[in-house]
Amino acid sequence: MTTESRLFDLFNEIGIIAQLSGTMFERVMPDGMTLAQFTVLNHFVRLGGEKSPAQLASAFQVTRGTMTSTLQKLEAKRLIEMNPDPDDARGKRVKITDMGRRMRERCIEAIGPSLSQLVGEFKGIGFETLIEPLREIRTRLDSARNENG
Amino acid sequence: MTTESRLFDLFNEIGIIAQLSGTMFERVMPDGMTLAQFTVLNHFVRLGGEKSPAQLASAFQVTRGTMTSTLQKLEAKRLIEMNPDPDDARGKRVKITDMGRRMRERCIEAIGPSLSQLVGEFKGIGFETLIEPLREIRTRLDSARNENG
DNA sequence: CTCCTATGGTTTGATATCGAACTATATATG
DNA sequence: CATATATAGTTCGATATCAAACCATAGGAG
Repeated sequence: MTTESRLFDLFNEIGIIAQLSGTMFERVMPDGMTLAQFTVLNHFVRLGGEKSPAQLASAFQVTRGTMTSTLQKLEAKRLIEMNPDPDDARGKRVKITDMGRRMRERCIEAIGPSLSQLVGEFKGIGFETLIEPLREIRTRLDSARNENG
Repeated sequence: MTTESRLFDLFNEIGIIAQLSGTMFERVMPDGMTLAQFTVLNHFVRLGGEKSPAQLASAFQVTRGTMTSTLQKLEAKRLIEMNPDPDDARGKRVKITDMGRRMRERCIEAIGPSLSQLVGEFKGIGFETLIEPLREIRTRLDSARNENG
C-alpha cells in the first residue's frame, strides 16, 4: 500500500462523503434551493459586503460558468442583486437582499435537525479537528492546480 | 459558531476537495475514463472476485441507476463482463476483464505523477491520519441516511 | 398455492457541473 | 498611441448524477 494509494483512498472517502452530504441537504432544502445557492447566501451573511462573480467562483472553486448559472438562479428568485461595477465596466457587484437573508434563515432551520442528528452520530470522532487539515489540503490542492494549469 | 455550523464547514471543505480532486484526475485519465469507472476497475483488482451491480452501488454510495450507467460504459469498452446470476434470475454478476486490468494500470500510470506531486505538497499535513475518521463519518452518514430514508 | 412485500436492474427527465469558445473591457508593452 | 495579452462574464454542448417510476423475480405469510 503506497502513500500514493493512501492518498487516493483519502480522496475516495472525501468524494463519497461529499455526495452523501450534498444530496442529504438538498433533499430538505426549501424552494428548490441547492447547496451551491445556499452556500452563496451563507457567504454573504457571514462576511457581508459585495463580491464579484469571479471572486465567488474562486472562493468556492467552481468555474465562472457554473457561478454565472448559480447567480442567475438566485437573482431570478430575488435573493441577490447584481449591479455593474462602477470601477470596471467588465465586472459586476453581487450582494444579498433581505429576501436572501430570510431564505438563508429558512434553509438553516430546514437543515438544522439533520445537522443536529449528525452531530450526535459523530460524537467521539472529533470531527472538528479535521477541518483545519482539510482546509490546508484544499488550499494546496488549489495551488497545485493553478501551477499545472 | 455552533457545533452545527462547524459541521457544515467540514462538509463544505469536503465538497470543494471532492470537486477539485475529481476534475483534476479526470483531466489526465486516458480514453474518456471517469473517476467512477476507474474506481470500479480498481475495486475489482484490489478485492478480486465478482460482484452484483447492487453491491457495487452500495459500496460506492451511488444509486443503482447511476451504477447501471457506469457499468454500461465499462462493458461497452470491454473492460468488464456482465453475466446473469445463476442463483438469482433478477441479478447479474460483474467481473473485470484482462483489458480492464490493463486499463486500470494505464490509469494508475496516468494519475501517478499528479498523485506524487500532491503527496509532496501535503508533506507535513499527515493526511493519512484523516482517512480513518473520514471513513467512520462516511459509515455513520450512510446509516443516518438509511434510518431516515 | 396465492398474494404481498422486498429486491435487482433499467429507463427517464431534470439539473449541476465542466471545458471551451466568445464578447467586451482592462492593462501592459513597444 | 497602438497592439497584444489578460481578465470578467456568458453561452453552449457534453456528461454524471439523482429521484422516481417501471418490470421481473424472490421470499415470506396466510
